[in-house]
Parts: sequence; C-alpha cells; structure tokens
Amino acid sequence: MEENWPELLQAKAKPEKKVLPPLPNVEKYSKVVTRFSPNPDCVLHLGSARAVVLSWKYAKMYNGEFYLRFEDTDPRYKRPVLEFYDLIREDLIWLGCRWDKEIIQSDRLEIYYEYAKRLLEVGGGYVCTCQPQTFKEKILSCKPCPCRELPKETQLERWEKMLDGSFGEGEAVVRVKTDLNHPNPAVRDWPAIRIIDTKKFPHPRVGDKYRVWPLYNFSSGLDDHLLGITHIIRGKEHLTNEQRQRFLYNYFGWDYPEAIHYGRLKITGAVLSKSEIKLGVEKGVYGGYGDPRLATLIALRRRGITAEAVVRLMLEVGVKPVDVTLSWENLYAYNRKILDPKADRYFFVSNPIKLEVLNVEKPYTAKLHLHPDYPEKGFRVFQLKPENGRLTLLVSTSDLNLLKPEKVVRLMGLFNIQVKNVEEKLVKAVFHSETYEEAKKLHAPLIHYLPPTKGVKTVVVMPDGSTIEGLAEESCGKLKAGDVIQFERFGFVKIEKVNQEILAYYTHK
RNA sequence: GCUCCGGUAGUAUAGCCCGGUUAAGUAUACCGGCCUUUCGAGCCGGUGGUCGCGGGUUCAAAUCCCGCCCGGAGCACCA
Repeated sequence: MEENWPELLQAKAKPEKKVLPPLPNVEKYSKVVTRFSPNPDCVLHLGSARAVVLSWKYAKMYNGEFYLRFEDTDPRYKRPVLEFYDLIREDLIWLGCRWDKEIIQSDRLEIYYEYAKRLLEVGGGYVCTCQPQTFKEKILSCKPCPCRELPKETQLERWEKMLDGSFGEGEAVVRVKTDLNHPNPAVRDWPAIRIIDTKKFPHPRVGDKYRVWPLYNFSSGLDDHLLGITHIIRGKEHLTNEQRQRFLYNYFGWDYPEAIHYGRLKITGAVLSKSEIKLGVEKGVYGGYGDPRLATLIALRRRGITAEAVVRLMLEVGVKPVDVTLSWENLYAYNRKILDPKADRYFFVSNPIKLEVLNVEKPYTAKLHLHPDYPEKGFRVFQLKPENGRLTLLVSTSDLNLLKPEKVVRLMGLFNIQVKNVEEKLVKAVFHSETYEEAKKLHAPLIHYLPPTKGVKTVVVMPDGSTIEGLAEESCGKLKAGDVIQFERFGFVKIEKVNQEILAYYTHK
C-alpha cells in the first residue's frame, strides 16, 4: 500500500490536501490504466477538463498509465477536424496531464472489422437491413426483426457486402444481439457499425479509404478492453452505454472495466456545450475559441487562469454522479492563491482624467515595490517635477467617487492631497502632507496615478468581452506576452501583446 | 411516457457502504477585527445547514427500509 498509494498516506499527514476517494477494485488489476477519449471536433472546455484531470490523476495516484484516445469515427455528423487533434494535445499539455500512449481510432478500422466478423461468427450480432423506423417499431414491442433470425452464414455474407460496397449508406447496419425484453428499449439490439458515404463525407485523416465505420459503443467498447483500460471515468450520459457494451463483452468472454460516471458540470453564465460553442464561433458570435466569454481551456489560459487552478477545482469537484454548477469565484479563489505571489504590481489608470495638485514645493520620486510581499524584487520609480508648484497627474475615472471636495487622499508612495474642485475631466487639489502616517491618521484612501506624459496606452479585455482603455505605467512597456501581472486596485491581467500599445486580458480581482 | 441515477449551508465537497465522542467537517463566498503605502495577499473571529419531504426500524439515523416530491441522464445508422 505504501508503494502504490503514497499520496493517500501523505494525505493522512496533511488533511488540508484534497484527495480523491479510492478507485474501486484496484486490486483486481496489475496496473491501473485510464483514458481520455475525445472526439476531435472541438477544443476542450472546463467540462472536458473534468474527464482529463480525473482520469490522469487517478492513473498517477496508482502509478498507472493514462492514455489519450481520439474517437474520430464519425466522418459525417460529428466530423473530426484536423486542427483539433493538435489543439486537444496542447490543452492536455497545458493541464500538465501527460499521456503515456496515444491512440487514434481512425487508424484501427481493420481491428474493428476483425471483431465484427468474430461477433457474427459467435452469433452475437447480425446485419440488419431494415428501415430504421420499422426496426424501431419491432424493438419497442420486443419483437425480433427478420434479419436477426437469419443464419450465421448469411450474416457473414451480408457483412462482406457491407465491406465490398454492395450496400450503400443507410442500407445495412451491424447490430449486437442483446435482450429483446430488456427493460430499457435503448439497450435492445443496439447498432454497432454503419456505412458512411465517405466520397461525400471524407474523413479528415483517412479520406474515403473506409466506408464502414463503427459506432461509439462498438469501437469504444472494444478499445477499452483491447487497450487494457481498467477504469473508465466518463459522464453519466454514458450510463446506458455500459449496459449495452456488457453484451458485447459477454460474447467475447471479457470482463467489463470499472466504470465511473460523473454528473454534468456547468459554470454560471458560460456556455459549456460543444455544439453551442462551435455554432457561436462559426456564426461569429464569439471571436474564436479563445473568446473570454467561453469556458474553453484556450480562453481560460488566455485570461490568465492557471492550469493548477483548473486541476484543483476538478479534484475538488470529484467524481460524483450529481450535476454541479460551479461559480467562477471558486475558480478565481484557487487561481488568486497561485497568481498572487508571482504577479508583479503595476499602475494602470483606466479612462484617465487630469489631477492638478498645487503647492507642490519640490520634485518628488515615488518608489513602489514590484511586489509588496517580496521587496527584493525591486521597485518601479516615478520622477515627478512640479512647475511653479503645480504638479499634473492622471488618475482613474473610477476613483472619482473618492475624490470629493475637501477630502484627503493619499497618492501611493508620494504624498497626500486635499481635493478642492472636481470637474468632469479635471480634478484640482492642493498638497496636504507628506507622510503615510499622516494619511493613516486621517483614514485617507490610497489611490494610484500616473505621470501625465509617459503612460503606455493599454486595452484590457474583460471577461464579458467588453474592453476598458487606459494607460499603464511606462515600465509595463518591457512586459512580454504571456506575463501575468496585477494592475493595483484593478485586478490581475494577462498580457496578450505589447508593441506601441498593450493588449491585456482581465483575469479577476 | 419508458429505463436508469441522484438530492448535505450561496457555490462546491467530506461523512452514508461498516448506523452513536463531529448532534455535521473543509474550501470558497459573505460579515467583523488585526496587519499591510492596492478595494490584493496574509492572520484571527463570526453569520449561515431542521443533512429534499413524510413515515418506519433502533436506546440511537445525514447514515438502514418504504412512500412521496424535486432534479438530472439516456431512449440516434452521435460521441
């Protein structure tokens, strides 16, 4: 146990560390093997992250293996798209979920054909040429369709005809014989393999090389056994698929893996459905898969959400079959803990307005820590020279609620001022005092500011897609794309681009 | 409609299988205090749950049994 579950023991010593509940029947297997099996028809989102993180984490917990398996067996209705294979790989790498083996189902058609034949040979299936509608009527009344009764030899002949092109799309389908009286009609004689006109609907990887394609329950069911998957972690929409696949396993004399079905995951206000995301992107509702309104991993990454935060959240949510509605605050809280010690602090003045301070008798130098908790990181410095006692600065419109006549306000790292007059685009104030202690005594609020001429124009894209414009301090010009910083009193942002201007994405407060 | 699966504070989660020193823990959110030249972080404290509802078994039930209500998933030649 010490060897296999070191993390479990470690968790005992450190109870604050969240640990997943043990996997069932681990002792039955020499090694735990899990898999994540996406259809490469879209990028990954927060919901997909659940399957990835849990499958990966469990494999690691038991020193097992984690596989990535692309389930790209529908060239027609849920067409795989080439670029998504790579984007999914990138998402997994970003999450830190390295896979030990990669499998692509469209490379494995011959294997599925072989097992289809074996299934027909053992009498576990049949080739059905009924119209879907007439078949459905039969099955709903627990009656076999005529094809089911045909002898094995005929089934094999029909199978050959599926392969050699004698049957066209929709004309024949391989079904797995189950129980015609099964209480759930959806389980009765489910379809395993169908024909697709790949001249019309070529597969992005293998083109029109194959016309006969397995359905989910057949290919996925076979592969889970063939690849030695011991624990399947997937959404509860697959609950009845387990029932179906068990019939297949019985014909081959296999044991079904341990299957865990978790509930649906939602996050307040964000679309988490692949089809809706795709539609929105295609229609231009979203500016792409990285649109900040989307909960795709690309978008989260772009916004400065860290993979660690996503992983933590997924471990927290766990594998329960209940539906969960996450709130962004929860994700943000995890992320903030990770970001806060790393992010340097800078000033950003949104929608700047002028602040004129009179009675400033000498030049001042403001030195501000890059990070208040780590003074060793250094400073940013503002040199401020008044002209004839007048110092002009820029402050944020959003601080107008603090800048009321006669109020004393401290300019961070500088001095205290007393507001005199407030106009729409101009605040006039006078020098009040110098020390922080004085400001503290007066309970003066602290605000940030910028020298009037040296700011870098900055656009911040907010999570709702809107933008806020303003000026960032000069030293932000040396930031690089990908840096996550904190604009003090504004929030964390991730830098997207720096040239003459800065483009940043808002992470959270 | 049919077949399954669930229901613990605003959100998420632990405990339920092996009923009792925890008559409900943790995280986050919220409120207050301390600290701090950020409305951030940190530290301390607090509010918040009749464990879906009703009944039963028991000395004792969030934990076992039954009924009800509510929610979800599936019922494709999709994955």
